[in-house]
Amino acid sequence: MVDQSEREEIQKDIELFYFAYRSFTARPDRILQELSLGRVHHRILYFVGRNPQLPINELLTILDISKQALNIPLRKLIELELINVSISDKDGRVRLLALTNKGNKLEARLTSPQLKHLETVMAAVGKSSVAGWRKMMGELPFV
Amino acid sequence: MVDQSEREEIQKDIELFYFAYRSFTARPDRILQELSLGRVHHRILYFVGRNPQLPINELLTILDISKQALNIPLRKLIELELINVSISDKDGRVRLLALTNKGNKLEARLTSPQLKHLETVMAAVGKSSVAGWRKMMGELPFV
DNA sequence: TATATAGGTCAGTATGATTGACCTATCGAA
DNA sequence: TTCGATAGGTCAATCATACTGACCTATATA
Repeated sequence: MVDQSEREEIQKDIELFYFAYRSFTARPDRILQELSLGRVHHRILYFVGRNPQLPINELLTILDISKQALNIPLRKLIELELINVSISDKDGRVRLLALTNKGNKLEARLTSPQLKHLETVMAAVGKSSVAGWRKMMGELPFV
Repeated sequence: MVDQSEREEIQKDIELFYFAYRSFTARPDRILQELSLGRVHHRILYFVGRNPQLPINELLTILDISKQALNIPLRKLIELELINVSISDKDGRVRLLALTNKGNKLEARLTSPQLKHLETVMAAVGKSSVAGWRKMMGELPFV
């Protein structure tokens, strides 16, 4: 399958992955710290931003955490008027989450360093590398 | 620079990165939990494995954590006889870390699911995608 | 009407990181 | 040889973030 020198290459890829991800999350982490928020808050804002009117249950599934772990950060975001809660008219038990204008702004502020980060790297490495990166990253969760 | 539809693509890449990294760390995390160890323990074992006779100071720099945060997990690994400490003969202040045989075995056990994970994905996406992935991952920390 | 589902919340616990402070030992330069 | 810098160790207090278990309300559905 894979010979020894290839395996050594892949050893290095593990490291690559670690450092790449760490550098990728460093910038938003700094902004979050200034606001006394954590990564969970960012993730909530991000996924609610991409999926307006997201049921809480689905958010739990996406984030793969307990409802108790979601409860406090989500409550904070609602208190800060970054997230709006409404009741589904199809099922009165279901609460739907959406970003407020304020929430949208913060989400953009947190996500834009990551966008820029990726844009810069993509410009540096060229289109074909980007295509390869996407293909591989897309496959990883399904192995 | 980057137009709107491209920006939307890159939005999705942020998500891709998150899920890819999460799936990548899930397997060793499960093994670690069985052993009552955490990710820091894994990282220590990994970097000491790749860099035998690693000074503690360098390990701190690589991991980018405080010495107090390193202290307890490292002590545990030494107590478990997974890591061996020796004094540098060039500088009596410097402690050098290396894996014991036992440590080597555990490191391999933790890292091999990640190796296999990458190997499987690499086989699925092909060489040119892998090259692109590597190029992009290698650039990310230097932006 | 009974059960399942969606969600909220409290309590207790564990982990892992932080900062601050203070300690020893060693090195290297004045 | 003395002094400041460096490497490392450790204690304490604190904070953030997760967990499980338990119990609550409200709504949907069979």
